[in-house]
Amino acid sequence: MTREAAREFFGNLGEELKVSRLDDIPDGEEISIFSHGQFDDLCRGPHVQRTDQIGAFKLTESAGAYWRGDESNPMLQRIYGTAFSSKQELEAHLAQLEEARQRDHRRVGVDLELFHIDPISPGSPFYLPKGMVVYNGLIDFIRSLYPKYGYAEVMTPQILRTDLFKTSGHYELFKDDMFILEGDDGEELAVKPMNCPGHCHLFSLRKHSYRELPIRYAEFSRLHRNERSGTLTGLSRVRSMAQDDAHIFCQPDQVEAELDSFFEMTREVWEALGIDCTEMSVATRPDGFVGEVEDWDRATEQLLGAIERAGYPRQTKLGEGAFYGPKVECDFRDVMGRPWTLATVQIDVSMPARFGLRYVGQDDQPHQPAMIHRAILGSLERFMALYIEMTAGDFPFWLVPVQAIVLPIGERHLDYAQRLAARFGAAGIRVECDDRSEKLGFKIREAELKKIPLMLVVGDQEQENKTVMPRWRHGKKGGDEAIEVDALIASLVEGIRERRIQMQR
RNA sequence: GCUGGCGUAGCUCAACGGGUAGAGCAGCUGAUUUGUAAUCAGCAGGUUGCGGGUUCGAGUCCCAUCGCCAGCUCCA
Repeated sequence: MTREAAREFFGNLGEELKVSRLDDIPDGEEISIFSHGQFDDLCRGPHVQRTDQIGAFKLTESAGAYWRGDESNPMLQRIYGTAFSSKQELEAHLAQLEEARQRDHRRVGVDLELFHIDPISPGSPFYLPKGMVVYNGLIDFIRSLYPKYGYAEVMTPQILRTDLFKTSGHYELFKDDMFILEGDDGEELAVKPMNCPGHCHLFSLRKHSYRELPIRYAEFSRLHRNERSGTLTGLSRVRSMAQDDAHIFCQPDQVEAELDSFFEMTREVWEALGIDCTEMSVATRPDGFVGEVEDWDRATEQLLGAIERAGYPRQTKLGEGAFYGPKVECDFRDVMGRPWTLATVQIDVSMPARFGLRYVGQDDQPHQPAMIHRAILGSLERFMALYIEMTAGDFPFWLVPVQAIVLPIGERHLDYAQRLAARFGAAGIRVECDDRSEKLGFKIREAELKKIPLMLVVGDQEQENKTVMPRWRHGKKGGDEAIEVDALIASLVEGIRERRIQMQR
């Protein structure tokens, strides 16, 4: 159908939005109409030829969507459904969705007593003791790599005068999304939504020689952003969070090496956690950017080059960069298939100038440093959300909240069991002892459901021989070979120190 | 923030067209002393998110509000 004919056709039907849609179709592209009964649809197609080709379908969701994705446009009602050629396939699909929901971090977080999210503070998690083990474990891990990669940890204030964010440019763009407080004499303060301005301020405090560069400031402080209520999602999108954040100040010719080092460290972290990224993008210059176009272009090229050297396939997110610079985004998908950015590295073409940052070069002249933002886990909250879903709560031994549980078979083994637990605890192993008067099968079932990787069964034989019968969650089931306690402790400690993912043979 | 859906015990869910809120699991108590994924019995647990309204009577109907879920928008 020609454009004009289509315009008249839908105009007569009163389908004004479809008429408007015609203008979005570029010249030369075919304008196709599909018909079924009384229903005529503008669609690129293809459609099924006959509805009897659909064996089974189910409407799954309905939600609003802005016309052309613009918030200022009217909202349409969007209905989601899924169709299969047979009922069995539909049921299999629905069962798979249900299984995915079982891994949802919001459910697992409650089941494993990791965190709690409460209406008393929407979007701000309460960490329970076990969640805190994971949170701290991740920070400790990243922190342990900082000497190797040359980072220096700092801590900057939670609450600062908004002048700082006016300087950085964040205030103008994000004022409404910041928690603003009033200080003495009407002075305006803000709870910090990010660390970068503070790190720029730190850098500006004194003169720096080129010999000191790169300076890499790392910080794990909590950040607060007043995200719009409809965007909050479990731990994936929160108002209160922490990042394994760092900002690198270096000479312009050191940027490539810093990017390479970022990818090296990121790979080391991902390997230790047993994950890898498949979706890596460069987010390019957005509308309303600051800085010079040539700086943007050079920075974008540098990011593309670094991804290539790191050996990852890359995509482009057109116009999705930060206002201060282009960024690399490493995306992972949740159980619903939604992508979320975890690791990111960004070149800042704006803040060094805004803060008037300088270092003294070899030529004894002042120079403006290059600046890089980077996070590997990203937001710890979001990382935990995604990681819980990737592992279904089955954390690596070094990270899991409860590493081992002692299971005495009968009351007469309680004393030995408790002394055993104390020995494991003294060696730095997170251990519990199930001293309830339940049958062994029951205790094992509970320990399995709590995803405790190692069970230590003790009965007459073990007590007699001063041994334990290990039962590995991912190893052979059913005890067969009791082992000597000190040897087991030594191998566990060794595995924890090396952050081995699989501990059992 | 917007559109739609949903809020019942710690969790998962019941309760006909308005008629005294129930169960399983978890919890507590007792019995049981157990060898690799659920021992038995009893007890306790709710201002049905919060606030109004309609009605003789509201978990159920209406309004408002808070929160959650999905999508949209946004994401420093």
